[in-house]
Amino acid sequence: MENLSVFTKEQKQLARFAKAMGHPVRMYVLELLTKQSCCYSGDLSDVLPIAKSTLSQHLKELKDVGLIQGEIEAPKVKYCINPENWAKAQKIFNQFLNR
Amino acid sequence: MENLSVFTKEQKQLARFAKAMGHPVRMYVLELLTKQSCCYSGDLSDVLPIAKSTLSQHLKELKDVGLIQGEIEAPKVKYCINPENWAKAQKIFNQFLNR
DNA sequence: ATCTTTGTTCGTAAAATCACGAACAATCAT
DNA sequence: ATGATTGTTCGTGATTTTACGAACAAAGAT
Repeated sequence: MENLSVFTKEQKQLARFAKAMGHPVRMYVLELLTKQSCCYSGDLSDVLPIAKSTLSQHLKELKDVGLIQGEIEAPKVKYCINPENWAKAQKIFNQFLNR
Repeated sequence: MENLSVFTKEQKQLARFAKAMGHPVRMYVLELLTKQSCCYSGDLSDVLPIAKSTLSQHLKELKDVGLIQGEIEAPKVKYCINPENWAKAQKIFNQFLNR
């Protein structure tokens, strides 16, 4: 069903981004990263009331959909917004929301 | 976990909206309704490759989260954007995306 | 070489999502 | 009153999501 041609690529992309944003933890992470450029997974773990493994899963989802990127700074991992894809998300969300 | 105070109301609201947008069918419906003000469930059913009952569920989700509203025009149902909540969604998404 | 720190991956369980067809309800037309 | 049209609700599965702790991996410190 998912790749029948009734949906445009943009609609599917928009839905993918939206889905990734559709959880408070992931929203929190995105909002933080748009405010302060980068953060370590540990900083998030200190604040958020979830297990480290759960956080890791959420970060992976955001990474898989392309909204964030992680860079190893051993033994830590530094997470940032993925600039290209974030710009893409901004663009298509703005198009969709503000017509 | 969900209502521990680390998340702001806006983050939670944003996540709820995003979650509702996080499916191609629902995205399709929202985009259509922002373009053409209203539509009947049957119009959607003609175009979308899903069962009527499934469509009905998706529409219910959008209604529950407040993004659309349905008005009975027997025997049809006319769906429109819910203007107040759509404005709210626009506002908080714009805040979030464009900083 | 061993320990510590940091974070991911694995295995698992509970809950939610997505989808379908059948049954039902409501209204209009015959 | 019966039928036709339109959608929703119900019951049911298959899949995905969310969450946890335990085990594991990688790198720096002792």
